Amino acid sequence: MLDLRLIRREPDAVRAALSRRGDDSARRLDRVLELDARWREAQRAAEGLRAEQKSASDQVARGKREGQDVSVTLDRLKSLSGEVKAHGEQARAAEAELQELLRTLPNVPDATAAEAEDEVLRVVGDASRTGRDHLELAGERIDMERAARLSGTRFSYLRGDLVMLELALVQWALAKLRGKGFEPVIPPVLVREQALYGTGFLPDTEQQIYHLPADDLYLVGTSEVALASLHAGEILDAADLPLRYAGFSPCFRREAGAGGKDTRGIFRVHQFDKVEMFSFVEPEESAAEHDRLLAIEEEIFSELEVPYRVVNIAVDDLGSSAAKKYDIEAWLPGQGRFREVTSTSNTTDFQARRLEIRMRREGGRPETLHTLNGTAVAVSRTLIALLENGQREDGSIALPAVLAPYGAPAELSSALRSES
RNA sequence: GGAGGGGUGGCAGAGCGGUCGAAUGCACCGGUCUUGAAAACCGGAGUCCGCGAGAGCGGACCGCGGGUUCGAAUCCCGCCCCCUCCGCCA
Repeated sequence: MLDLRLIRREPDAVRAALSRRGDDSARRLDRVLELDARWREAQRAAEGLRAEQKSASDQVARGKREGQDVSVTLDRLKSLSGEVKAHGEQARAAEAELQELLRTLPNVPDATAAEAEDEVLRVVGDASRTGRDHLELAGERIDMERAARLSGTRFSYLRGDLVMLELALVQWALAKLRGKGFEPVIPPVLVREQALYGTGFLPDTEQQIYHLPADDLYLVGTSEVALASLHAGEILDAADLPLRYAGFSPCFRREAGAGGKDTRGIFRVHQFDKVEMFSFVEPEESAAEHDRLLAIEEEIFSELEVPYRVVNIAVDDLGSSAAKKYDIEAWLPGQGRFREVTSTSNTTDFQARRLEIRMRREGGRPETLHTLNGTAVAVSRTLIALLENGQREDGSIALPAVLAPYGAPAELSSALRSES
C-alpha cells in the first residue's frame, strides 16, 4: 500500500513513477486523490458534530447528577444523534472506497528498475554447454508419470538419491544463511486471506493461488507470505534491526495461466520446496540489503558451480509489491538457455504498511520499515541446474563438493540404458 | 466435533450504561533527596486520523466488525484468538 501522505504531498512524482509500470495505476491514483479530498471533508463535518454531541452528553450526565431538568438538552441530543450518524456514515463510506482503491495500487517502482526490457547485468561462468535435459538424466528418480496418475500434471515423485541431494541442499543453504544472521523458520503454509493481501499477492495473482473453501484457507506460493506476517502489527525496536529469516517450506502454485509452458520435467510444478530469505530493515538500509540478498544468491550458485546471469527486471514485470527486482537465471544445458532460478525484491514500505509493521528509533515515533525477500534455493529448479550442468558424457552426474558434508552423494549414477 | 471460561495500556489487573483514554501495582522516563546508587517523594509517559506554519485544537481506539441507546470498555449479534474438560488423532 502506498503512503497516502506521500500521495498528497507529491502527487505528480507518484503519478509519473506509477505510469512507468504501463498499467492504469496512474489513472487510479487520480481517483484516489479525489476520494481523499471527499473523505477529509466528510470526516471534518462528522467530527465537528461528534464533538458537539459529546459535550452536550456530558451536560446531561452532569445535570442528572445534580438533579436538574435536562429535557431540553436531551431533545437536542436526540436530533443530533441522527445527524452524527448520517455524517459519520458518509465519512465511513468515503474512507472505505478510498481504502479499497488504495489497496489496488502497486508499489512505486524504484528509479533504477530497468525501463522497458529486462537488463542483463552480468554473466558468470561458461554459459555455452548443451546436453541432455534433467528428466533424461534423472530417469526414475524424477517420476512424473506415476505422479500424474496420483495428482495430475505438474507433480512429481522425487526418489532415491535426489531426495538426499535435496535435503543436503536445504541443510547447506540454511547453514550458510544462519552464518549470515538469518534465523531458520519453518512456517505455516496454510494462511488466511489477510496474509495474502498484506504481501500484495492479492489482489494481483489470484489465479495462481490454491484456496481451500471448506476452511477458507490458502496454500502459500512462497514462505515470503508467512515470513512477512511474522511481525504483522508489531512496532519493532530499531536497534534490533535488521531482522533476517530463512524460511523453509513447500510452495504451491496453480500455474493456471501458464498454458502449455514448461510441461516437461519439474521446471514448473504445482508443489516444490524452497529456502527463502526475508529481511526487515530500516528504510535507508533497504537498497543495501537488496544488494546483499543478491550477493548471497550469487554466492550460492557460484558455489554450486552453476553458470548464471543476473537480470534487473523491467518495471512492467515487477509484481505489485516490488519497487525493484533482480532475478538470477541459471544456464540450463538441457534447454540451451538461461532460466529463472531465484528472484529478490525490495518491497520497500509496501508490505510493511499493509501489515502494519513499524519500528521505533530511540525516543522517536513509530515509522514504517522496509521489507525484502529473496530466493536462496528453490529446490526443483536448483536440482535441474545441478543435474544438467553436472552431467558427463556417460550420463553420470558430478555434484558440487560443498554439498557432500551435508549428506549429498558425491555423484549420481547414470540413468541411461547401457548400449551393450 | 461436543461443553464451559476468557480477551482492558509494556506486563499484571480493576471497572460491567454517563464524571473512563480508563483505578491500582510492577516495569519505564524525568526531577527532588544523596558523594554516587537504592529507598522515599513529585511529575511524565499509548496508537491512529483530521485541521493548523506552530503552540495547539478536534475525533477515533478497552480483540475485530455490526447493532441497541440521547450516551457503550460496560447491553445484544457475528467473527477472530486464548484457556479448561471430553472425544478424535501423526
